[in-house]
Amino acid sequence: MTATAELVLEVGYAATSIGAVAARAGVGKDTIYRRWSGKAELVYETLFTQTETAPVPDTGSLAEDLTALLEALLEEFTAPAAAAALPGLLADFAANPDLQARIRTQFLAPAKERLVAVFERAIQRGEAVPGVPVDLVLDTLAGAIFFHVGLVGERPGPELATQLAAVIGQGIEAR
Amino acid sequence: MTATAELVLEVGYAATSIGAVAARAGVGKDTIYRRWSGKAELVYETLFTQTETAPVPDTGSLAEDLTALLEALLEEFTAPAAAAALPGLLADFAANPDLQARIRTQFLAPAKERLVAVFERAIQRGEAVPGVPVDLVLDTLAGAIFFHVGLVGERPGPELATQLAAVIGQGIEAR
Amino acid sequence: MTATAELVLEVGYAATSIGAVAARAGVGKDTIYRRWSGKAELVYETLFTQTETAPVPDTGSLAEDLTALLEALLEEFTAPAAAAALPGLLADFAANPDLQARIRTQFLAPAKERLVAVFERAIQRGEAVPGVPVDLVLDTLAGAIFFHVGLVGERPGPELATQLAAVIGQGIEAR
Amino acid sequence: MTATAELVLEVGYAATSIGAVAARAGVGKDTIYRRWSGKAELVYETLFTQTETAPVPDTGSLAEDLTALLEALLEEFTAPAAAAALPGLLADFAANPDLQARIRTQFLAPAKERLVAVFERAIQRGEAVPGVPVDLVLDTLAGAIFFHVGLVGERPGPELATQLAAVIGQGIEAR
DNA sequence: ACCTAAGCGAGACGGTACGTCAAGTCTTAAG
DNA sequence: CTTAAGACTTGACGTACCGTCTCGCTTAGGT
Repeated sequence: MTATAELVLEVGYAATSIGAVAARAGVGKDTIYRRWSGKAELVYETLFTQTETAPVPDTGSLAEDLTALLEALLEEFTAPAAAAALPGLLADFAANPDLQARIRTQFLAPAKERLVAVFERAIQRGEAVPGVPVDLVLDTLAGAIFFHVGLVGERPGPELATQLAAVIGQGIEAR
Repeated sequence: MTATAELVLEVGYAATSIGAVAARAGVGKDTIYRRWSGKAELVYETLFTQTETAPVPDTGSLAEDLTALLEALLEEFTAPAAAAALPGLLADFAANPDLQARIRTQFLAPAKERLVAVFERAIQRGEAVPGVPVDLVLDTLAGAIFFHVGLVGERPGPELATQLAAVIGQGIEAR
Repeated sequence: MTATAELVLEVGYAATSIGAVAARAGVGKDTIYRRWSGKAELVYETLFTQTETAPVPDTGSLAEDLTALLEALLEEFTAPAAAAALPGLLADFAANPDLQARIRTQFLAPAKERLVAVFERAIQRGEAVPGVPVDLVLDTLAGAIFFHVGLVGERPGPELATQLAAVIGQGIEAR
Repeated sequence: MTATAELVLEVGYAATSIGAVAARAGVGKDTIYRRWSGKAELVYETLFTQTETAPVPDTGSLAEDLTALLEALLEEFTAPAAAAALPGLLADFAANPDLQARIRTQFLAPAKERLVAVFERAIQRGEAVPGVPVDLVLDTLAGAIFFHVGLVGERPGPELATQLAAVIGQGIEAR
C-alpha cells in the first residue's frame, strides 16, 4: 500500500495512522497488519525499500568513490516523504529490538560492505594504508547526513556529498 | 520533576506518559503541563539542560580542542537515560516547529559558536586556513555521535572522540 | 449496559462517571460513547425505557382511570435507582436542548395523548364537559409526583395515586 | 457576590463554575468558599433568598388565597435566572443531605405553614371540611410549577396561577 | 507615625472526570 | 476463504474544575 507515502507527505509520520492508511487505500486494517508489523515497518518498506542497489562505485579515486556513495544516500534520504518520515521512523526503530536488528542487517551491514570495498581499492591504489576505521567513517558520513536532514531540518544541497567526501577522504589519507 | 528520568530509564521514552510521570511524582498532570508543553520538552529539560556550559577548550592544538569538545558531547549523550531518550526525543522535536526552533537556538547555535572559536584559534596558529566549513564539521562530528548512539544503538567508547577529532582535524588541515 | 443501574444505585447519579460504568462493564469508554451521547442519555435509557407501554386504562370512571395512569407513573419513578437518578437526570436534560426535545416527544407527548384519551371517554360519559385543560392536569399530576420524589425526597406510598386522582378528578368535574 | 446571577443567565447553571464567578467578581475563590459551601448554596442564596416573605394572603375566598400564593411562587421561579438555575440546583440539593435538610426547613416548611393558614381560614368560612391533605395540595401546586418550569421548559403565563387554584380549590371543596 | 495582623487577590497544587484518538484484535457479510 | 468494514478493549491524550493551600499585598488597629 504505497499510498502510505501520500499520507506521510501530507500529515507527517506521527499523524499517519494505520487506520487512515487503510481507509485511504480502501482496505481493512487487518490486511495491513497481515503484511506489516506496524507503522514503522510499513513506512520503512514504503519509502526506503524501493531503491534497487546500485553497483559499488569504482571511479579510480577514493574521494570520487565516496562522493558517489554519498550522493546515492542523499538522494534516498532527501526525498520529501523520506525526510518527513526519518526522525519518527528512527525513533520507532530504536524502540523496538526486532526493528533495530533489521536496520543493522538491512541497512548498516550493506553500507559497511560497500565502504569496505571502496577502501580496499583505495589501499590497492596506495591512496590509503590498511587499518582504516571503516565503522568510524560510516558513522561520520551517514551521521552527517542523518543529522542534517533529521535534526537540523534542512535539505542539504548536492555539494554536501562532495565536501563530505573531500574532508573525510583527506582525513583518512593523511592518517 | 527529575523523577521523569527514572521512568525514561525504566520503560523508555515512548512508554513514558505524562500521566505516569505525574503519578510517580505525586503530582497532578496540570502541574506538569503548567511548566512544560509536553513530553518532549519535559524530557529534554530533564536530561539535557542540567549541563553547565564548560568553557571552550584551548589546548593549543586543533585535534585536542576538538577531542575535548567531543568528549563533552559524548558524556552528555551516552548517559543511559539520555541514550534511551534520544531517538524519540529527536522525532518529537522534528515534528514540532516550536521545538525545532528551540533546538536550533539552544543547541546548534552554541555548538557552532564553540566550534568557530576553536577554528579561529587554529587559524591563528596556522593549523588551518580561513574558510573552514564549520557547518559541515558540526554535521560530521555531532552527526557521528547521534548516529552511533541513536541509530546504531551502541554506546561508543571513549576513544571515539579522539579518533573523530583526528580524522576531521586532519581532513580540514589538509584542505 | 444495564450495569449502569448498579452504579446509580450504589453511588448516585452525580458520582456515576462514564469511565466507571465502562470499567465495571468491562468495556471501553468509546463503546459507550458510540451508543449514547453522554451520561444523561445512558441513564435515561437504562432506567426509563424498559417500560413497555401499558394500554390506556378504561375502567368506566374518570377517577379510576386517572388512578391507574398515576400508579403506572409512580411505579416507574419510585424504583430505587430511578428515584436516585431523577433530579440529576432532569438537570442534565434541562441543560441540553437535544435532550429537552427528546423528553418532550418521548415522554410528555405520549403522556398527554393518554390523558386526552381518558378525558374524551369521561366527556362521553358526561363526567366532564369539553374544554378540559389537559396540559394543566398533566402539570399537576406529573408535577406532584416529580416534586415528591425529586425534591421532597420521599418515596410516596401507593395511596398517593388515589388521592391525587380524586382531588384532580373532582376539581375538573366541578368546573 | 450577586454577580453570580449574571453567569447563571449567560452560560447556565452547569457551566457556572466557582472559579468563573470569582474571576468575574474580582475576588479570590477562597473568599467565596469562606461564605458558601459550594455552587449550589451560592446560587440558591443568590437567586432565591432575596424574597422578603409576603404576608399570608387573606382575601376571603379559598381560590383567591391560593391564587395569591401561587402568583408569588410563580414570580419567584419564572425569573429568567431562576428558571435557568432550577433543574441543576434541584439536582445538587437532592444529592446532598445537608442541602436537602435546608430545602425542607427553609422552603417546604414555611410553604406548608402558609397553606395550612389559608386552609384553616377556609374551614372557618365553611369552604372546606377539616382533614385537608395539605401535603398533597402542596405537592400538587408546587409540583405543577416546578414541572412546568423545570421539565417542560416553558415559562408559564400568569393565568396558570388562577387555573391551578381553581382546579385544586374545587377538588378540595368537593371532597 | 509606625508596625503588626488579618483579610484578601491571585493562582499553584493534587485530584478526578471528561470526551477524543489510535493501537491492535476480533467479528460479520459479501464476493 | 479471503476481504472490507468497523466494533471492540485498552490506555494516553490535553482540558476543565474541584476544593485546599500558599503566597504577597493591602489595610486597619493598636501602640
